[in-house]
Amino acid sequence: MEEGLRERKKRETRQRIADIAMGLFLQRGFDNVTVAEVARAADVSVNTVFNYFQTKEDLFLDRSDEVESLPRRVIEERRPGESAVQAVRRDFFDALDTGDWRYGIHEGSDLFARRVRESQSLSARLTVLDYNREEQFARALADAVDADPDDLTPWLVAAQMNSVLRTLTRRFTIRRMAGEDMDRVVEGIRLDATLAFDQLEYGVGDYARRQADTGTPVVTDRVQT
Amino acid sequence: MEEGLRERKKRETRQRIADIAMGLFLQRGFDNVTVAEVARAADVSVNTVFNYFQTKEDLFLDRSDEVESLPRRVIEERRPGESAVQAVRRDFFDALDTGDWRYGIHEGSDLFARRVRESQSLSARLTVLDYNREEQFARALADAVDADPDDLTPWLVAAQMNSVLRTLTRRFTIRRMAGEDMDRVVEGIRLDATLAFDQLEYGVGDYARRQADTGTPVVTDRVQT
DNA sequence: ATCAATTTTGGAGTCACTTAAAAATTGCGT
DNA sequence: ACGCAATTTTTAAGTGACTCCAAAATTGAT
Repeated sequence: MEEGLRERKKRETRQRIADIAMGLFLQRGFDNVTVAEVARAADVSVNTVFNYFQTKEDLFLDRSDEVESLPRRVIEERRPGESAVQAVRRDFFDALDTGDWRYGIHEGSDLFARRVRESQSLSARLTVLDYNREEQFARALADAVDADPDDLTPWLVAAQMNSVLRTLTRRFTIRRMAGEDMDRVVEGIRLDATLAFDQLEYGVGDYARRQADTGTPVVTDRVQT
Repeated sequence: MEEGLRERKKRETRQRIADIAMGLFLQRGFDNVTVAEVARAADVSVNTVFNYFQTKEDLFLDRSDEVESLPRRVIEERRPGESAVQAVRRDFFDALDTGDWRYGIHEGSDLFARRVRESQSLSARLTVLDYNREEQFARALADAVDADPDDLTPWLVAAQMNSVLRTLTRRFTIRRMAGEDMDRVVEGIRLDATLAFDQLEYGVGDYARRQADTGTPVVTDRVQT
């Protein structure tokens, strides 16, 4: 059953609202734009906006479902002989090479990130989004190993993998927002990612062990570069 | 300079508001209680409530600073010869033994958890709180090893340690809310925690490696129990 | 062209939260 | 005990996100 005219118009309206909203948000900041303004700019009523989007934040995160579907895709499409971590590592480096936005690492993501940072509510929403991704990882992993529904391990592995991704992305945006050159930052993230995924595979070991005698911490070469 | 009468009354008022609010929230659910009701029950004006608490959620999370100060305490007080992970592990098991609430694992935390779950805004706030804890871990670790301010490793280790704690706590509340007996759940969490902290130290390895021939995933004994 | 289903709109209301200024309370010096 | 200055509380008015409901407009099929 193909898409009727009614459905097409609905989709178009939704998209138009989201696009116009994003334009305003990026230009003036999330908190400085009211839903009423978005509605006016999109030439619809406020109620129509809320008809398509549950909250104002959803206007900003219209494409977040692509982020949430990432874990399942990566885990399911891992190659023969490839472990979960290896698959994620490969996909991450692939995004780095192609400049894909799926891990929040691409040209122009810094304005986006700045706008998020400015707004408490938006930051909170993004944080929740990250938790959802973790949950998706967990479910995908549980399926992949045919685990019991109440098996702890997939959840642990998911949380740890997601931590690595989140940390790398955050690091990218921080350096980018500090004004560093794109190529330089990407190069830096490449090194960071190698360290991070290694640590994910081999563990944090005895990081920050306090020496018995002196009280000075010993930095082991296990995790530290 | 000791506390004047004025400051004492302020503190008392604040505490009274928080206590009354928490009573109402636990009894009737966070979203079913308005700030106006809290104010009326505490016999103050709405603006007085907002004078002491920035948001409605803060009324529920009055003691959250104790959670946020936990990382620094645990890391700084780690014993001679003890690594970061070992210190956290010990502190976690200690809380388990003494029934302390600092990791959200104690009798009666299930009503609390249920009330959080019911409310989207409250869940979101808790999620942000967890991120703050992660950041505290990172800063404490960075201090502990005298790391560069832009060293990646403390952040990675912090994220992973925090992941473990969050996962264990979530698992506890899920089982508790499912009606399982307290002692039984605590016993289960003890086993879970052992697995989780081991994995944190030694890594997730090649979890969920897909076998070359069959396409069937192999569960390695490295991480899996 | 007509009718039923769907989409959009208008209007009234709730609630969290802000701002500014008046009013009440309190601590302190005399 | 009294009055003054600082602090706290309240009052009042408003903003903005979001909900609910019913009226109006649009659309697809006949």
